[in-house]
Amino acid sequence: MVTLEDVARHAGVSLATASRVLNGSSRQVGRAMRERVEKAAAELGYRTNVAAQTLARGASDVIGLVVHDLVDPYFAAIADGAMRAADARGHMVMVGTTHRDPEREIAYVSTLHAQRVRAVLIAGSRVADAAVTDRLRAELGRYRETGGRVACVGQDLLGVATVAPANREGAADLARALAALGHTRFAVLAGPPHLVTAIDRRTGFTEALADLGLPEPQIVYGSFDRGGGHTAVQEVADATCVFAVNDVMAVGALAALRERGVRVPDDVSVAGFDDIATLRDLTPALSTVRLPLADMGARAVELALSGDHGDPPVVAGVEGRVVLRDSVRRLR
Amino acid sequence: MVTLEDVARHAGVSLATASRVLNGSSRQVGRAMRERVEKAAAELGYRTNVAAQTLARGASDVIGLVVHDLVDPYFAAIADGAMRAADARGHMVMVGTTHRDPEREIAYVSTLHAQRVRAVLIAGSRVADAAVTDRLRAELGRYRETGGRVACVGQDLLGVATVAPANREGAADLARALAALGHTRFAVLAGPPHLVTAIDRRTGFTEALADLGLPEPQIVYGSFDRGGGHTAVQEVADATCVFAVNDVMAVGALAALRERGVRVPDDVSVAGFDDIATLRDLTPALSTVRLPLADMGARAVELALSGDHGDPPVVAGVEGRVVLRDSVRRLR
DNA sequence: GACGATCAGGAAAGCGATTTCCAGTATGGC
DNA sequence: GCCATACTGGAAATCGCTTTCCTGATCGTC
Repeated sequence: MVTLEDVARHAGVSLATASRVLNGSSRQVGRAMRERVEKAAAELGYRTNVAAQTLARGASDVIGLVVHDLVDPYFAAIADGAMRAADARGHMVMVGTTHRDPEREIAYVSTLHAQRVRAVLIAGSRVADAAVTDRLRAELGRYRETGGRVACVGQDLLGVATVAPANREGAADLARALAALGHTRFAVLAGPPHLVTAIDRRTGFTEALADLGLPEPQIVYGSFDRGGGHTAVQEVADATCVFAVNDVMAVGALAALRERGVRVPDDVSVAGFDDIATLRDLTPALSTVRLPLADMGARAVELALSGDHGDPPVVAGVEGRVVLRDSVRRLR
Repeated sequence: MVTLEDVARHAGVSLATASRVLNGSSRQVGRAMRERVEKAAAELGYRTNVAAQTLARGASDVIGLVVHDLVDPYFAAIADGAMRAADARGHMVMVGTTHRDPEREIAYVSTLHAQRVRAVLIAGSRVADAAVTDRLRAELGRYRETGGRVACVGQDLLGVATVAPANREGAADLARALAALGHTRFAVLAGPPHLVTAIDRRTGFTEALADLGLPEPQIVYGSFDRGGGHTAVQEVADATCVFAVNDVMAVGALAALRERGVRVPDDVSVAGFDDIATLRDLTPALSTVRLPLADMGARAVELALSGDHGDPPVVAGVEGRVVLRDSVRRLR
């Protein structure tokens, strides 16, 4: 294992000089010395020991990212955006996947804290459970006290910088767009009753319908994934249009409808939320609300890294845009 | 920032004892002392400084993972499997995405080496370019010389432990299955001409056809992604069955065919490779060769972590299983 | 009851960088 | 030409933890 000291000795300079040449310092080093050190480092195949560097500097160049599930394209897209942004700033990303277990979320924050990562990004929707949210907040608080930076993608519940998609407004826009097509009898595949993202999308949708003077939609709860959509849609009684609170659920719903021989959009229209790129080739093409997921991940990195420590937490709103495709039809 | 020394002082014990209690050691500590230390740590909110620990121990608990693109569900699935396995062994995962740039792949290995990660996993297909592969191999060699462990998911080209899917055999099996349905005129959307995975799948397919005495298929090269399939399929002249060397390309092909009003499978059959879970709800359902992607990621972790350093590199073969679905039809 | 073996606790030497001083040398203004 | 000023290079302290010895005590055995 080649150390900086080996390099310094080989180049015939001091440790200090070698450090200044190789690992970025504000101090200048004369040209002759610089070249000798660089040559020595190359010859010996020196690699900085980041652990030592982190210890000495008191800060690492790693960013922690906590997501629910990388296989879910929603999180994959956010992670991708975050990693690009991190990379552009010379950071590496450590990822933890919780598979929707809030305890693991807390555990990961703790682990990332121990790693002394520069910032922690938390993506994914919170459950409206005060106790567990409080514990997460406490864990984040301890991390922030020691200089850690935190940003969140999702809801502004943690008291930290947040990239907040306009779930309510997006769902409301979608409701209005669908109503404009002539639909009046709706069903909402609403996901888990206590998941904040799901709640926001459901209420945004239903409130917009109420404002339009339309009848209340049928609400069917279920899980937040494909299976949830698949199961829930089977309980829909009579509706001309089904809104699933995310695209993956909508895909499950489409599959279930197809299995039962219900035609989309002829017999029933279907819409989702997120506009997952991987799902754009479905037939019929899914109507949805587009969220700039990769941008959201990148924004979260910027938010976490920028801003002074005492600043009040920033909330960056992100708008959704309604995209109507073949999965919905005009009525009458 | 609470240090171990603070905890030791607070508990009235030595640094050594505190270390043994809190950060796992083979040595026993008496019950009374242990409890005092644990209490002190809890009261002070102590978090191990992993950088210091890594420096002192000379090894970290982090595993590095290099993939092309997390948004590609193929890599997402592998990453997910790897992360689960890593987690089960108490490791965290640092991810780098290369977006198919071999230079970045090398750069990431270097960075991960600097991080002194316990193991590096490289997923994704290699380009048949000896120069760049040699440089990657050299970089990995330097890492391994200092005790680093490496495993690869894909081809056995790097001289390291490898999880190698049976691309040739899988493609050959698929060719035979399709031929058994009565198809004789094939086209292969072959991806990049120098990508090893693409080459293996293409040749496995064509060789099986040759063995059956069937005419040579039309080969159309292109990129390895959705766009590549979308573009390439438009050059297919006359074939009753199109094989895309991965599912994502097959999806692009399906989209292009649909746009042109070509019906699948009535006018032409389509098959892919990988069996990406996210894509299972396409219509028509895609025929493909199933690879246990998550298992492959997990296997790679095991391979990297197990085995003594002097051992010859293990190659763990992984079989693919042909899955015929609605996207292909029986001819005659 | 003595002796070697076993074991719990502590002092201190690293691990491999960064960074603060300090000293010595060039530079510039007058 | 002289003094204050800037720079460059080096010695050494430091970051927080692990681990090797070392010491003293407890234990079991003959």
